[in-house]
Amino acid sequence: MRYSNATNYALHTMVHLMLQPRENLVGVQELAEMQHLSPTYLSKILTKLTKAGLVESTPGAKGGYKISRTKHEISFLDVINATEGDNSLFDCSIHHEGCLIEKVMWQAEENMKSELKSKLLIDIAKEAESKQE
Amino acid sequence: MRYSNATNYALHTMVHLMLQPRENLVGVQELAEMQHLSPTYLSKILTKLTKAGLVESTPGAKGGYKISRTKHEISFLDVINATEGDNSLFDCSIHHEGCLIEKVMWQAEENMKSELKSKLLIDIAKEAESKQE
DNA sequence: GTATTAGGGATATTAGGAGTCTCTAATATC
DNA sequence: GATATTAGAGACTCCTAATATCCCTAATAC
Ligand code: SF4
Ligand code: SF4
Repeated sequence: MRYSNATNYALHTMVHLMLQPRENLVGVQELAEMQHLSPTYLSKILTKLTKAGLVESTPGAKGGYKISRTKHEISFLDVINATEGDNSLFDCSIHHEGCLIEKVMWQAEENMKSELKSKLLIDIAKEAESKQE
Repeated sequence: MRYSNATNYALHTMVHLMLQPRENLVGVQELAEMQHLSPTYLSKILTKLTKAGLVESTPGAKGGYKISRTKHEISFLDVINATEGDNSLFDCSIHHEGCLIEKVMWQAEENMKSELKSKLLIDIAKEAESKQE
């Protein structure tokens, strides 16, 4: 069990967009080069991010992507849910009444997700930026 | 990203073995029937549990499996690690010095695993047993 | 109109999970 | 010792999801 590569790419893309000057549009071309990916592949991921409302896209010449207006509220969990979906890690599909196994597994997953929810991308982006200077 | 079915089967198998009378051996046949699985398939999973030291196997006629002597220390995490391996959920394979993304992801995963480590199978088994009576 | 860009859909390709089959090794029982 | 029973190893098939490419369409700037 592992997070998909797409999640990794999505996180890097989001951080990059976070650090753009106000309203600046970045094309998938540039975002793909930055991560050594094919533009068409990254495009699929960006579409997911767009549908999740994390980025906003502008088609046409001089178009591209910019971070959503909710910039300061976007958490790691938001990005992960956009790429991985938000299904449960453990799902036995039977769901016996009051199952204790599910209870433990779900609580554990909840602990992970609450941590991912509490970490905002903007903070990591700012911190990474200040480190480089 | 989802836990494999094997993990589910492993957990149920472990709980079942936990509730056996002292030193009682249970064959893969019975364990498989209980979960409506093919014995050969479950056998693979049991071998993993054996190698992880969670159960002890006895070959030959009247052989089978019993829970390990460490019965009262076995956590959910032990079982999951036996079936899923203990790799990190997030691994970008580059590992930049002081990477902040990894730091967040690893901390979140740690939160999940520490919960899974704190939950002992024996407690869930006992509780489930008492519920049925 | 033309160049540029996002987005959708179809289609490979690959990797791993899920599951079966067969053979071997160990042990109890007779 | 012969036989039945059981764990365990290995090769194999099957299926699904992730990864990735290609091509076409729609929107926009110029
Ligand atoms: S006991 Fe829980 S985990 Fe097991 S089959 Fe029932 S619902 Fe699923
Ligand atoms: S910044 Fe972190 S997550 Fe990104 S490539 Fe470097 S080590 Fe990996």
